[in-house]
Amino acid sequence: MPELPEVETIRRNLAPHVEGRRVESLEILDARWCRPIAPAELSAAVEGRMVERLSRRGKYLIWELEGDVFLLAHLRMTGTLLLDPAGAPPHTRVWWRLGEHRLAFVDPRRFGTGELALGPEALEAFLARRLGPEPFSEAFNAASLHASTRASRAPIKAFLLDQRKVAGVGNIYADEALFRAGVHPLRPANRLTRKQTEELHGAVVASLQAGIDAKGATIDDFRDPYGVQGSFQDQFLVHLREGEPCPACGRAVRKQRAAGRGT
DNA sequence: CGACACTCCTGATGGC
DNA sequence: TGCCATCAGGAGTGTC
Repeated sequence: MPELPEVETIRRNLAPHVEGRRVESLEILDARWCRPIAPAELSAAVEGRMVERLSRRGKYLIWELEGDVFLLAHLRMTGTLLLDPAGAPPHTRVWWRLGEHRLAFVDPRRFGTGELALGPEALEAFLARRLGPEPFSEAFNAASLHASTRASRAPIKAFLLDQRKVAGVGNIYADEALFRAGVHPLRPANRLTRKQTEELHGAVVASLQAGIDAKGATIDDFRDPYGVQGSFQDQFLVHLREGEPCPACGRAVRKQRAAGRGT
């Protein structure tokens, strides 16, 4: 499941190939991808525009196009972006054509989305409505995390998965960060001590950075734009390690549910 | 505010 | 071997 490190891995690989190029065509094969906007309408808004920058916010990949048009792609559960794949991969939902490159949005479960923001204000409104602070920005720090946890009695795992509390953390990195910080996933957010929120802040940042350094985690679907798997799954401390010895105490890792997710 | 159910979707898995 | 039910989950919405 692509989370911040996986989307960042895609962005880094893709940016040099798409920035400065023109989106000659955007062929949307699955109307669900951009619903409720009609595929023709979205394509028309994008086609012919230069890609000024490929950026990321949380788990959104943002195509910053000339004329202040922004295309926000979200991979959700099973989305991948493949650059110049051989032939047409199964479950291709969208094709970009940029110069000599073709790019496929492949998504077996069809949860992935493409949305449009016209103008910087619309982009800002779109993001502000959905996302909290970016984990690597100054806006996310020990003090701000501590302050925002005060307002929530939800289990800290649910808190971390809430994109409005901190952007980009999903199930993998929530598990890894909580373990690193030594905080129980079901502990109410407002009952973490200052020391614990400080630990957790560091653990969230460190886990995400380790994920980026490992070029993402591949559980089953994730590939970078060249089709290469990430390696962070080899460094999981607890995620998907049910029954294996705990790296800290040696007892078997137990799996339970928190916030409706395997934990 | 939060818990929970439901929706979207389909490949993988497990039971028989 | 084959069939079927169940599960997985990111995000949005709605109910209580």
